[in-house]
Amino acid sequence: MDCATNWEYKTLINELTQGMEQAKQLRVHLSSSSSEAQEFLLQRILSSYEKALLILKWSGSVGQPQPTAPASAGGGALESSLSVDGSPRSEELNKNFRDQQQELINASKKRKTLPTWTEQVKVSSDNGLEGPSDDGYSWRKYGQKHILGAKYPRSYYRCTYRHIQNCWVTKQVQRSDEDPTIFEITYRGAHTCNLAANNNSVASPEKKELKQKNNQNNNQMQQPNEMLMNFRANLRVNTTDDSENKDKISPSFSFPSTLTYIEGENQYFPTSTYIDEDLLGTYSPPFISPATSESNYFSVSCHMNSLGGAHNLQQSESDLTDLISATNSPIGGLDFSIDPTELDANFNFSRSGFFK
DNA sequence: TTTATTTGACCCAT
DNA sequence: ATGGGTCAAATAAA
Repeated sequence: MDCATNWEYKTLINELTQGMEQAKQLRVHLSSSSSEAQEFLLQRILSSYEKALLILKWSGSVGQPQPTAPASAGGGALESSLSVDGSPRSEELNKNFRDQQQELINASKKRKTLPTWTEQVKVSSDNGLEGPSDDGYSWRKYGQKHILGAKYPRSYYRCTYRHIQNCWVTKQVQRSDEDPTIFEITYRGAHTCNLAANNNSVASPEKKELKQKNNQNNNQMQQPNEMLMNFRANLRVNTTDDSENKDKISPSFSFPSTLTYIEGENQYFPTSTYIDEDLLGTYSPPFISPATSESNYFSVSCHMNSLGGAHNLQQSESDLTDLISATNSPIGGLDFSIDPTELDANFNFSRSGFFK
Protein backbone atom coordinates (compact mmCIF):
# COMPACT_ATOMS: atom_id res chain seq x y z
CA MET A 1 0.00 0.00 0.00
CA ASP A 2 1.35 3.37 -0.82
CA CYS A 3 1.43 6.20 1.66
CA ALA A 4 -1.71 7.90 0.52
CA THR A 5 -3.73 4.73 0.65
CA ASN A 6 -2.26 3.93 3.96
CA TRP A 7 -3.26 7.30 5.27
CA GLU A 8 -6.80 6.82 4.03
CA TYR A 9 -6.91 3.45 5.54
CA LYS A 10 -5.80 4.73 8.89
CA THR A 11 -8.18 7.59 8.76
CA LEU A 12 -11.03 5.32 7.92
CA ILE A 13 -10.28 3.11 10.82
CA ASN A 14 -9.99 6.11 13.04
CA GLU A 15 -13.35 7.40 11.97
CA LEU A 16 -15.01 4.08 12.35
CA THR A 17 -13.56 3.70 15.74
CA GLN A 18 -14.79 7.05 16.84
CA GLY A 19 -18.22 6.25 15.59
CA MET A 20 -18.22 3.05 17.46
CA GLU A 21 -17.12 4.73 20.63
CA GLN A 22 -19.88 7.25 20.31
CA ALA A 23 -22.44 4.57 19.75
CA LYS A 24 -21.24 2.90 22.86
CA GLN A 25 -21.62 6.05 24.83
CA LEU A 26 -25.06 6.47 23.44
CA ARG A 27 -25.94 3.04 24.59
CA VAL A 28 -24.76 3.82 28.05
CA HIS A 29 -27.13 6.72 28.13
CA LEU A 30 -29.98 4.73 26.76
CA SER A 31 -29.47 1.65 28.78
CA SER A 32 -31.33 2.88 31.80
CA SER A 33 -34.61 3.20 30.01
CA SER A 34 -33.92 1.59 26.74
CA SER A 35 -36.42 -0.31 24.81
CA GLU A 36 -35.42 -3.47 23.13
CA ALA A 37 -35.54 -1.78 19.80
CA GLN A 38 -33.08 0.84 20.86
CA GLU A 39 -30.78 -1.73 22.19
CA PHE A 40 -31.09 -3.79 19.09
CA LEU A 41 -30.26 -0.87 16.90
CA LEU A 42 -27.26 -0.04 18.95
CA GLN A 43 -26.11 -3.56 18.73
CA ARG A 44 -26.41 -3.40 15.01
CA ILE A 45 -24.44 -0.20 14.88
CA LEU A 46 -21.70 -1.55 17.00
CA SER A 47 -21.62 -4.77 15.13
CA SER A 48 -21.30 -2.95 11.86
CA TYR A 49 -18.43 -0.94 13.17
CA GLU A 50 -16.76 -3.98 14.46
CA LYS A 51 -17.00 -5.77 11.19
CA ALA A 52 -15.93 -2.80 9.18
CA LEU A 53 -12.90 -2.33 11.32
CA LEU A 54 -12.00 -5.92 11.19
CA ILE A 55 -12.35 -6.11 7.48
CA LEU A 56 -10.26 -3.04 7.08
CA LYS A 57 -7.58 -4.17 9.37
CA TRP A 58 -7.36 -7.54 7.84
CA SER A 59 -7.47 -6.55 4.29
CA GLY A 60 -5.28 -3.59 4.85
CA SER A 61 -2.56 -5.46 6.56
CA VAL A 62 -2.62 -8.89 5.12
CA GLY A 63 -2.67 -7.63 1.64
CA GLN A 64 0.50 -5.77 2.24
CA PRO A 65 3.74 -6.94 3.72
CA GLN A 66 3.35 -4.97 6.90
CA PRO A 67 1.43 -1.95 7.99
CA THR A 68 3.83 0.86 7.44
CA ALA A 69 5.10 1.37 10.93
CA PRO A 70 1.68 2.13 12.25
CA ALA A 71 1.29 4.30 15.25
CA SER A 72 4.41 3.15 16.91
CA ALA A 73 5.74 6.66 17.12
CA GLY A 74 2.97 8.32 18.96
CA GLY A 75 -0.24 7.25 17.48
CA GLY A 76 -1.67 6.59 14.12
CA ALA A 77 -5.13 5.56 13.31
CA LEU A 78 -4.52 2.00 14.19
CA GLU A 79 -4.32 3.09 17.72
CA SER A 80 -8.01 2.77 17.87
CA SER A 81 -9.29 -0.07 19.86
CA LEU A 82 -11.08 -2.92 18.29
CA SER A 83 -12.85 -3.69 21.41
CA VAL A 84 -16.42 -2.71 21.83
CA ASP A 85 -15.96 -1.91 25.42
CA GLY A 86 -13.33 0.63 24.81
CA SER A 87 -10.46 -1.01 26.50
CA PRO A 88 -7.93 1.57 27.41
CA ARG A 89 -4.64 0.30 26.15
CA SER A 90 -4.72 0.99 22.51
CA GLU A 91 -1.02 0.58 22.02
CA GLU A 92 -1.29 -2.94 23.19
CA LEU A 93 -4.10 -3.60 20.83
CA ASN A 94 -2.09 -2.18 18.11
CA LYS A 95 0.92 -4.19 18.95
CA ASN A 96 -1.12 -7.29 19.28
CA PHE A 97 -2.78 -6.72 16.02
CA ARG A 98 0.54 -6.45 14.30
CA ASP A 99 1.56 -9.59 16.05
CA GLN A 100 -1.45 -11.30 14.63
CA GLN A 101 -0.55 -10.23 11.18
CA GLN A 102 2.84 -11.69 11.63
CA GLU A 103 1.42 -14.83 13.04
CA LEU A 104 -0.84 -15.20 10.10
CA ILE A 105 1.99 -14.70 7.72
CA ASN A 106 4.11 -17.16 9.57
CA ALA A 107 1.34 -19.66 9.64
CA SER A 108 1.07 -19.43 5.93
CA LYS A 109 4.74 -20.05 5.51
CA LYS A 110 5.07 -22.85 7.96
CA ARG A 111 2.15 -25.11 7.57
CA LYS A 112 3.03 -27.25 10.49
CA THR A 113 3.02 -24.60 13.13
CA LEU A 114 0.00 -24.20 15.27
CA PRO A 115 -1.60 -20.82 15.15
CA THR A 116 -0.62 -18.70 18.06
CA TRP A 117 -1.66 -15.38 19.31
CA THR A 118 -0.86 -13.26 22.26
CA GLU A 119 -3.02 -11.33 24.58
CA GLN A 120 -1.79 -8.83 27.05
CA VAL A 121 -3.77 -8.82 30.19
CA LYS A 122 -3.50 -5.98 32.57
CA VAL A 123 -4.36 -6.72 36.10
CA SER A 124 -5.21 -4.11 38.60
CA SER A 125 -2.92 -4.44 41.54
CA ASP A 126 -5.06 -2.66 44.08
CA ASN A 127 -7.72 -5.30 44.21
CA GLY A 128 -5.66 -7.85 45.98
CA LEU A 129 -5.42 -10.16 43.06
CA GLU A 130 -2.12 -10.60 41.39
CA GLY A 131 -3.03 -12.59 38.38
CA PRO A 132 -5.39 -12.38 35.51
CA SER A 133 -8.76 -13.88 36.14
CA ASP A 134 -9.94 -16.99 34.48
CA ASP A 135 -10.82 -17.09 30.81
CA GLY A 136 -13.59 -19.62 31.00
CA TYR A 137 -11.43 -22.57 30.22
CA SER A 138 -9.83 -25.01 32.49
CA TRP A 139 -6.08 -25.07 32.35
CA ARG A 140 -3.57 -27.35 33.85
CA LYS A 141 -0.11 -26.16 34.51
CA TYR A 142 2.55 -28.48 33.20
CA GLY A 143 5.68 -26.48 33.45
CA GLN A 144 7.44 -23.34 34.43
CA LYS A 145 10.70 -22.04 33.13
CA HIS A 146 12.93 -19.15 33.67
CA ILE A 147 13.36 -17.42 30.37
CA LEU A 148 16.62 -15.84 29.47
CA GLY A 149 16.49 -12.14 29.99
CA ALA A 150 13.09 -12.18 31.56
CA LYS A 151 12.51 -11.13 35.08
CA TYR A 152 9.68 -13.48 35.73
CA PRO A 153 9.30 -17.15 34.92
CA ARG A 154 7.09 -18.35 32.14
CA SER A 155 4.31 -20.74 32.97
CA TYR A 156 3.01 -23.37 30.64
CA TYR A 157 -0.56 -24.54 30.65
CA ARG A 158 -2.50 -27.03 28.67
CA CYS A 159 -6.18 -27.69 28.54
CA THR A 160 -7.33 -29.83 31.42
CA TYR A 161 -9.32 -31.90 28.97
CA ARG A 162 -6.49 -32.63 26.63
CA HIS A 163 -6.88 -36.36 26.95
CA ILE A 164 -10.55 -36.54 27.71
CA GLN A 165 -11.62 -34.42 24.82
CA ASN A 166 -8.51 -34.38 22.76
CA CYS A 167 -8.11 -30.68 23.22
CA TRP A 168 -4.54 -29.71 22.46
CA VAL A 169 -4.57 -26.03 23.08
CA THR A 170 -1.81 -24.67 25.28
CA LYS A 171 -0.96 -21.31 26.61
CA GLN A 172 2.07 -19.61 28.05
CA VAL A 173 1.84 -16.91 30.61
CA GLN A 174 4.65 -14.47 30.97
CA ARG A 175 4.65 -11.56 33.31
CA SER A 176 5.89 -8.42 31.75
CA ASP A 177 9.25 -7.14 32.84
CA GLU A 178 8.37 -3.52 32.45
CA ASP A 179 4.94 -3.59 33.95
CA PRO A 180 4.41 -6.46 36.37
CA THR A 181 0.70 -5.90 36.22
CA ILE A 182 0.68 -7.00 32.63
CA PHE A 183 0.62 -10.64 31.74
CA GLU A 184 1.37 -11.72 28.26
CA ILE A 185 -0.62 -14.78 27.42
CA THR A 186 0.25 -16.70 24.33
CA TYR A 187 -2.18 -19.26 23.09
CA ARG A 188 -1.32 -22.06 20.79
CA GLY A 189 -4.04 -23.76 18.91
CA ALA A 190 -7.66 -23.53 19.75
CA HIS A 191 -9.92 -25.22 22.18
CA THR A 192 -11.75 -28.17 20.87
CA CYS A 193 -13.10 -29.21 24.18
CA ASN A 194 -16.63 -28.76 25.31
CA LEU A 195 -16.62 -25.45 27.05
CA ALA A 196 -20.08 -25.88 28.45
CA ALA A 197 -19.19 -29.06 30.20
CA ASN A 198 -16.03 -27.60 31.56
CA ASN A 199 -17.20 -24.23 32.51
CA ASN A 200 -18.61 -24.91 35.92
CA SER A 201 -15.46 -26.14 37.45
CA VAL A 202 -13.26 -23.41 36.25
CA ALA A 203 -13.58 -20.25 38.16
CA SER A 204 -13.11 -21.11 41.76
CA PRO A 205 -9.82 -22.99 41.59
CA GLU A 206 -8.18 -20.19 39.74
CA LYS A 207 -9.30 -17.55 42.12
CA LYS A 208 -7.99 -19.58 44.92
CA GLU A 209 -4.70 -19.95 43.28
CA LEU A 210 -4.50 -16.30 42.59
CA LYS A 211 -4.94 -15.48 46.18
CA GLN A 212 -2.36 -17.94 47.29
CA LYS A 213 0.44 -17.24 44.93
CA ASN A 214 1.47 -13.80 44.04
CA ASN A 215 3.71 -14.76 41.21
CA GLN A 216 1.15 -17.00 39.70
CA ASN A 217 -0.30 -16.04 36.44
CA ASN A 218 -3.28 -17.20 34.66
CA ASN A 219 -5.80 -16.07 32.23
CA GLN A 220 -7.99 -13.22 31.45
CA MET A 221 -11.69 -13.14 31.56
CA GLN A 222 -14.69 -14.68 33.04
CA GLN A 223 -17.21 -16.39 30.92
CA PRO A 224 -20.33 -16.91 32.88
CA ASN A 225 -22.63 -19.75 32.13
CA GLU A 226 -25.39 -17.36 31.45
CA MET A 227 -23.46 -15.88 28.63
CA LEU A 228 -22.54 -19.22 27.32
CA MET A 229 -26.11 -20.32 27.27
CA ASN A 230 -27.08 -17.16 25.56
CA PHE A 231 -24.45 -17.79 22.98
CA ARG A 232 -25.49 -21.34 22.49
CA ALA A 233 -29.12 -20.52 22.27
CA ASN A 234 -28.56 -18.11 19.46
CA LEU A 235 -25.79 -19.78 17.65
CA ARG A 236 -26.39 -20.60 14.07
CA VAL A 237 -23.54 -22.08 12.26
CA ASN A 238 -23.01 -23.96 9.13
CA THR A 239 -22.79 -27.52 10.25
CA THR A 240 -22.18 -29.25 7.02
CA ASP A 241 -19.02 -31.22 6.57
CA ASP A 242 -17.87 -30.08 9.91
CA SER A 243 -16.81 -33.29 11.47
CA GLU A 244 -14.76 -34.58 8.65
CA ASN A 245 -13.39 -31.57 6.92
CA LYS A 246 -12.28 -29.23 9.59
CA ASP A 247 -8.77 -29.34 8.40
CA LYS A 248 -9.73 -28.22 4.97
CA ILE A 249 -12.61 -26.07 5.89
CA SER A 250 -13.55 -23.91 3.02
CA PRO A 251 -14.20 -20.21 3.29
CA SER A 252 -17.05 -20.55 5.65
CA PHE A 253 -16.81 -19.78 9.27
CA SER A 254 -18.76 -18.51 12.14
CA PHE A 255 -18.94 -14.96 13.13
CA PRO A 256 -20.98 -13.18 15.71
CA SER A 257 -22.98 -10.74 13.73
CA THR A 258 -24.83 -9.30 16.63
CA LEU A 259 -23.69 -8.35 20.03
CA THR A 260 -25.71 -8.63 23.13
CA TYR A 261 -24.87 -6.57 26.08
CA ILE A 262 -25.64 -8.44 29.21
CA GLU A 263 -26.02 -5.89 31.87
CA GLY A 264 -25.29 -8.04 34.83
CA GLU A 265 -22.11 -9.19 33.22
CA ASN A 266 -20.96 -5.94 31.75
CA GLN A 267 -20.03 -7.70 28.63
CA TYR A 268 -21.00 -7.94 25.07
CA PHE A 269 -21.96 -11.21 23.69
CA PRO A 270 -22.53 -12.48 20.23
CA THR A 271 -26.04 -13.58 19.55
CA SER A 272 -26.01 -14.65 16.00
CA THR A 273 -23.14 -16.21 14.30
CA TYR A 274 -23.20 -17.16 10.79
CA ILE A 275 -21.27 -15.68 8.00
CA ASP A 276 -20.16 -17.09 4.78
CA GLU A 277 -17.82 -16.29 1.97
CA ASP A 278 -18.89 -12.71 1.81
CA LEU A 279 -17.12 -11.83 4.95
CA LEU A 280 -14.36 -14.24 4.87
CA GLY A 281 -11.28 -12.74 6.24
CA THR A 282 -13.00 -10.86 8.92
CA TYR A 283 -12.91 -12.25 12.33
CA SER A 284 -14.80 -11.86 15.48
CA PRO A 285 -13.56 -9.03 17.56
CA PRO A 286 -12.85 -9.15 21.20
CA PHE A 287 -16.09 -8.33 22.85
CA ILE A 288 -14.54 -7.72 26.12
CA SER A 289 -15.61 -5.66 28.96
CA PRO A 290 -13.37 -3.23 30.74
CA ALA A 291 -15.41 -3.58 33.86
CA THR A 292 -15.24 -7.11 35.05
CA SER A 293 -15.55 -7.55 38.70
CA GLU A 294 -11.83 -7.70 39.02
CA SER A 295 -11.11 -4.56 37.12
CA ASN A 296 -9.08 -6.27 34.57
CA TYR A 297 -8.83 -5.00 31.12
CA PHE A 298 -7.56 -6.76 28.16
CA SER A 299 -6.03 -6.11 24.91
CA VAL A 300 -6.87 -8.82 22.57
CA SER A 301 -6.30 -9.17 18.96
CA CYS A 302 -7.37 -11.51 16.29
CA HIS A 303 -7.61 -15.16 16.83
CA MET A 304 -6.42 -17.81 14.58
CA ASN A 305 -8.24 -20.96 15.24
CA SER A 306 -6.74 -23.99 13.77
CA LEU A 307 -8.97 -26.94 13.81
CA GLY A 308 -6.41 -29.05 12.22
CA GLY A 309 -4.91 -31.70 14.35
CA ALA A 310 -8.00 -32.14 16.39
CA HIS A 311 -10.39 -33.89 14.18
CA ASN A 312 -11.51 -36.79 16.18
CA LEU A 313 -12.72 -34.73 19.02
CA GLN A 314 -15.88 -35.16 20.91
CA GLN A 315 -17.24 -38.15 19.21
CA SER A 316 -20.29 -38.19 21.36
CA GLU A 317 -21.06 -34.55 21.47
CA SER A 318 -24.00 -33.01 19.81
CA ASP A 319 -23.55 -31.01 16.69
CA LEU A 320 -24.20 -27.83 18.48
CA THR A 321 -21.71 -28.59 21.11
CA ASP A 322 -19.19 -29.42 18.49
CA LEU A 323 -19.77 -26.13 16.90
CA ILE A 324 -19.53 -24.25 20.10
CA SER A 325 -16.25 -25.85 20.78
CA ALA A 326 -15.01 -25.32 17.33
CA THR A 327 -15.85 -21.69 17.33
CA ASN A 328 -14.78 -20.80 20.78
CA SER A 329 -11.57 -19.04 21.29
CA PRO A 330 -10.06 -18.71 24.70
CA ILE A 331 -11.82 -15.47 25.07
CA GLY A 332 -15.15 -16.89 24.34
CA GLY A 333 -16.28 -17.88 20.93
CA LEU A 334 -14.60 -15.20 19.03
CA ASP A 335 -12.41 -16.44 16.35
CA PHE A 336 -12.01 -18.04 13.04
CA SER A 337 -13.04 -21.47 12.30
CA ILE A 338 -10.64 -21.59 9.51
CA ASP A 339 -7.33 -23.17 9.30
CA PRO A 340 -4.86 -20.41 8.67
CA THR A 341 -2.53 -22.78 7.00
CA GLU A 342 -5.13 -23.08 4.34
CA LEU A 343 -5.61 -19.42 3.94
CA ASP A 344 -3.16 -18.94 1.20
CA ALA A 345 -4.61 -21.81 -0.71
CA ASN A 346 -8.23 -21.01 -0.27
CA PHE A 347 -8.42 -17.34 0.00
CA ASN A 348 -6.83 -14.28 -1.34
CA PHE A 349 -6.72 -11.48 1.14
CA SER A 350 -5.97 -8.81 -1.39
CA ARG A 351 -7.74 -5.57 -0.97
CA SER A 352 -9.14 -5.59 -4.44
CA GLY A 353 -10.90 -8.79 -3.72
CA PHE A 354 -12.21 -7.42 -0.54
CA PHE A 355 -13.74 -4.19 -1.58
CA LYS A 356 -15.97 -4.70 -4.49
C1' DT B 1 -8.18 -41.50 46.55
C1' DT B 2 -8.16 -38.32 43.03
C1' DT B 3 -6.63 -34.34 40.93
C1' DA B 4 -3.51 -30.48 40.44
C1' DT B 5 1.07 -28.32 40.97
C1' DT B 6 6.00 -28.23 41.29
C1' DT B 7 10.32 -28.89 39.41
C1' DG B 8 14.34 -31.25 37.58
C1' DA B 9 15.15 -34.04 33.55
C1' DC B 10 14.72 -34.69 28.97
C1' DC B 11 14.07 -33.54 24.01
C1' DC B 12 14.51 -30.80 20.11
C1' DA B 13 15.50 -26.86 17.28
C1' DT B 14 18.82 -23.48 16.51
C1' DA C 1 26.13 -25.87 23.43
C1' DT C 2 22.16 -23.39 24.54
C1' DG C 3 17.46 -22.13 25.32
C1' DG C 4 12.71 -23.12 25.14
C1' DG C 5 9.05 -26.44 25.61
C1' DT C 6 7.33 -30.71 27.56
C1' DC C 7 7.38 -34.80 30.50
C1' DA C 8 6.75 -37.10 34.58
C1' DA C 9 7.88 -38.27 39.40
C1' DA C 10 7.24 -36.26 43.72
C1' DT C 11 4.43 -33.57 46.34
C1' DA C 12 0.38 -30.95 47.74
C1' DA C 13 -4.34 -30.10 47.93
C1' DA C 14 -9.16 -31.35 47.76
